[in-house]
Parts: sequence; structure tokens; C-alpha cells
Amino acid sequence: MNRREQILATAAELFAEHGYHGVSIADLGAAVGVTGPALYKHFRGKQAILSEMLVSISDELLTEGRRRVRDSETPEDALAALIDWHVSFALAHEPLIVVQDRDWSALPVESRERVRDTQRKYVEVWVKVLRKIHDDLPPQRARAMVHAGFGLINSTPHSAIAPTEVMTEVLAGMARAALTATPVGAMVTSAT
Amino acid sequence: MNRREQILATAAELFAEHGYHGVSIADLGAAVGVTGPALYKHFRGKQAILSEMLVSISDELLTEGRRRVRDSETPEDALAALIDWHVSFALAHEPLIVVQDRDWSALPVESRERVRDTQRKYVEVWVKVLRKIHDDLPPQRARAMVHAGFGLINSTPHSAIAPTEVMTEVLAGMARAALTATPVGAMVTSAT
DNA sequence: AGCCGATGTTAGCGATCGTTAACCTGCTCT
DNA sequence: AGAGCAGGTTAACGATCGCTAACATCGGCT
Repeated sequence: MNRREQILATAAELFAEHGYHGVSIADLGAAVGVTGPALYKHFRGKQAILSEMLVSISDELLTEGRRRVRDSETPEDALAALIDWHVSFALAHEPLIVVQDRDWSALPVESRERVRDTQRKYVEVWVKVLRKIHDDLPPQRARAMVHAGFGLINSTPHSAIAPTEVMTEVLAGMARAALTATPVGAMVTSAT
Repeated sequence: MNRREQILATAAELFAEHGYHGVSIADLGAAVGVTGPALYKHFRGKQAILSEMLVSISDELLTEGRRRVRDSETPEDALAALIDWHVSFALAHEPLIVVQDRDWSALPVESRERVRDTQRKYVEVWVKVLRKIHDDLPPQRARAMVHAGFGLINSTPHSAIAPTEVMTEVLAGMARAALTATPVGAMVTSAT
């Protein structure tokens, strides 16, 4: 791991704990073992650190998400693959998950729009799969369900007390149940 | 709504959007139509605003949560009542939901510990109910499930595009499915 | 041996922050 | 009428912020 990566990883942890505006350049420098201004040898500024962090993770989520869907045969398999991917990512990169939905508003305009666009596309990947599973599921409703699924999985940073394998199983199981349960009162009265 | 309440409500919205450190006293004053220093006629300082906000909402969640469980007859009813309560709260107070899990680390020590303690008790209310529904559910696992359920419901601010009634139904349905589904591989093989 | 780019350092800048001080205005109560 | 308090203002403080400038150090290359 080179200096750049070390800075990015450390910044993710600090931003996750104190928020982007709650961490100074000097704080971040101290955490990686240098003085504040030394960071300018590696990044153009504080915003550039946040930008690189969020752009790269949203790209990674989308790219691998698409790949998993492409490699699946049925919509049910695709959903399971998406869930596995997102759960493993969230468990492996807790700080990034926190920063992504907490500090995206601190991004400079260009990066903010790029991240927003990538996230939207990632949501649409999920929505498409979900609407193949549930007949006549309105797009708006599907989108809400996907966001709720993300919220469920992204709860990791609040609850990751149990060992990783247990967390994986709990989160994936709950996400699958939440996203495949037939909506409305159909939970009570089975199909006629 | 008096000035104090107006300030608290406005602060919740601004903190939710830009983060506690991303909002200045002058910003907050301008948003309520006064200058920055005028706020000191109503609060002792910036931290006091955040403290009052987070202490009161965590108290409200716990108090009403306990009441709903007390008024229920079966664990299943209690869970449904808790879900309804949390969903309606989240939908009615989106900014507070965001601020609560984003900026609690900016609280002064005393308030931070009080909020943390109240939240922990609220989680335990849910855990107790959940473990009555699922036999032999380990406490640690129950806790993770509850946090995941909160994450699901608290996704509201990311997805509240649909009308409130639709969101209520979607979120409550998903939460119920996620929290009542029998864990492990039991989704596939039913009980022997 | 000597240059030089990479990677640090300290000093210091202008801006902004939370907060206090001093003052002003208008309503209420006697 | 006049005192007093609630709630607002502007000015100014020390601290801290992101960032730049100028200089130091050191390893690799010719």
C-alpha cells in the first residue's frame, strides 16, 4: 500500500467517524504520520481526497454489480448475486459506506454529479432485477425497496459486532426476505 | 411554534443536509431570519442545539416504543407495533433521523453518553420482542437484526419519493418480512 | 561526484469559525 | 410615564481552517 492509498484509507476512517468537515488536513496528516501540508504532495486539496474516494467506490459498486447480473441466469439468481456482492462490499469497506451517504454533499459539483449519476445507475440495476421477479411492481415502488435494501445492508457499521460470516448470513438473509416478500397484504393471504 | 422550536427544526434540516460541522451559526441564523449571535438568546451554544435535538428524539423513540410494547398482547403484535411506530416517526422526522446517526459524535461527552445509552435501551426493547418470536435467537444476532431493521426503515430520507401511505406500506412490509423470516437456511428447508 | 525529482518540513497568508460585549428597540406591567 | 426584560443588532476577539511559499533531505541515475 503506497502513500496515496494509505491517505485514502485513513481519510475514509476519519471522515466516517467525524464527518468531512470535522476532520482537518492537519488531523489527517497526523493520522498517517506526516504534517498537514505534506498531503499536498499527493492530492490537489482536501476535496480531491473525498472526490477520489467516492468516485472510485461508486464506480466499483456499479461495475461489479453489472457483472454479477450479467453472469446470472435467472432474476432470482441475479438478486442473490447482487445481495452477496453488496453485503461483502459493505462488510469489507465499512468506512466508505458511511462516508458515501454522509458526505457526498461536500463534494465539488462535478464529482457530486458524477457520483450521483453512478449511484442512480447502480440503483437501476437492482430495480430492473426486482421488477423481473415481482410482476407489475411499479418503478417508483421498486426504487424505494432498493433503497430500503441498501439501508438494511449498509447498517453494518452500526452493528458489526458479530464475526463476519455471521453478519454476512444475517444481512443477506434479511435482505433476501425483505426484497422477495410479496408486497401488500399478500404476506397474510397466500395467492389464490 | 416558538422561536426555539423553529431554530431546532431549521437546524435539523441544515445539519441533515450539510452535517453539523458544515453549518455555521451565521448560516443557521440566516435560515431562521436573524443574525448569528441572536441564537445565543435561545441556546447556550452550537453544541447545545445539537444536544437538545438528539436527546429529545432518542427519549421520544424509547418512551413511545416501550408504550407500544406494553399495550401489545403477543410478541408478534408488539413487533408490528414497534415497526409502525418507527416507520411513522422516520417518515415524519426525516432530518432528525439523518442527524441522529450522522452527527452524534459531535455531541459533548455528557449528551453523547446519554443519547448512546437511550439508543441502546431502545434497541434492547426490540431485541426482547424479537427473541420471544424466534426461539434460541442469540442476543448478538438479534441485535444485528434490529440494527439492520433500523437501517431499512431509516432509508426513508434516501427514497421518500412516493407518497407517505405507499412508503409506510413498503417499509413496514419489508421490515416485517426481514425481521420475521426464520434465519439460516430455514428459508429453504422448512422445519422438520 | 554531483544533479534532481520525490517527499518532507516550518512559517505564514487570508478567510471563517464560535463566541462575547456593548448597545438598541419595543412590549408589558405597575 | 417610566422601569425592566426579551430579543434583536453590529463590532470585534482569539482560534482554527485550507492552502501556499520557501527551504531541507535523501535515494537513484548519469
